[in-house]
Amino acid sequence: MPEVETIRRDLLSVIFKKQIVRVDFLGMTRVFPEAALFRRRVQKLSVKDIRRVGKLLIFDLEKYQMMVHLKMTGQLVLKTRTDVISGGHPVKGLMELPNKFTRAIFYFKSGEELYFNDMRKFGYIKLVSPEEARKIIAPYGVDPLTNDFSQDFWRAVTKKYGRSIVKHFLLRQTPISGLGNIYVDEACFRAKIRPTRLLGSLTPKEQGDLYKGIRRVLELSIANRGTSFNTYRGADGAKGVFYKFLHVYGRNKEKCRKCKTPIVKVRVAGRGTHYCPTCQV
DNA sequence: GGCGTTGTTGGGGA
DNA sequence: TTCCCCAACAACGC
Repeated sequence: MPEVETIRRDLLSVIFKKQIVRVDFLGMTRVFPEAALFRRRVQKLSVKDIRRVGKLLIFDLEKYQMMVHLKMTGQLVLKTRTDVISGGHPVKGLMELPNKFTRAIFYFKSGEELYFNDMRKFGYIKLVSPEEARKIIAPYGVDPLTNDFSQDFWRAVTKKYGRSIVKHFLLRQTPISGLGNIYVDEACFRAKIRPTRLLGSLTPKEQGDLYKGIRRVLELSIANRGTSFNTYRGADGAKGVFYKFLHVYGRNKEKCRKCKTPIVKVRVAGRGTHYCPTCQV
């Protein structure tokens, strides 16, 4: 989610109110409606806003909404006359545009080009009516960075889902949306609890610490332009550098930054799950 | 070279 | 209904 939010902000700063004149699809499998109709409909539409729901990007294009999900390996890369602003999951040595993973190219009247690259073809682009858009976003839960993510809300949902495993609960996207594998593990580290715990087993203090940990890890990552991209380039040259602050994710067998105990990796809810067996109980 | 792993999530089967 | 697993696909590390 911090990566998607960073992309949202970067794109909006450049293509706000800009008009799309053309889109090309190249081996794009998950596009709706089918390419020919999509191309016809999107022509001459302007970007009124770009929003984020969970990890889903929504481009408000007048009478249509364009929903873009990057999934595991999607990128949105913006080429202006003078600069390349990119976001998403990087692929080494393949930042020339277009490249072998470019699946869609949006051309703007003002000259910018927006590239959708997706190595594994999991991502999708859908052009839908506002009603259909509402249906798509309906299942998403509360965003942890909004005021809706209140202490009262947190107390209520942790009570309701007491029999769920923490890892599983936080990854579900409902009743809380936006947390991915990295941030769940990092939030649990900050709360000093193992992701394998049952939510209902948390003490009031642990519950409060997890609440704060979720907020803190997301805010900190956004402030650092996300974890996953090393190809990030803004006009100021800033890169996504949150990987420098990771305590457990991707650090299997490495020493805990706090206590030097080797980080442990297990499988929970089908996902690689990392924790410090000393710091986290 | 082969095998297991990878940031997501929805849909199918148990 | 609910839970679990896996496909969708390609690259990379061990």
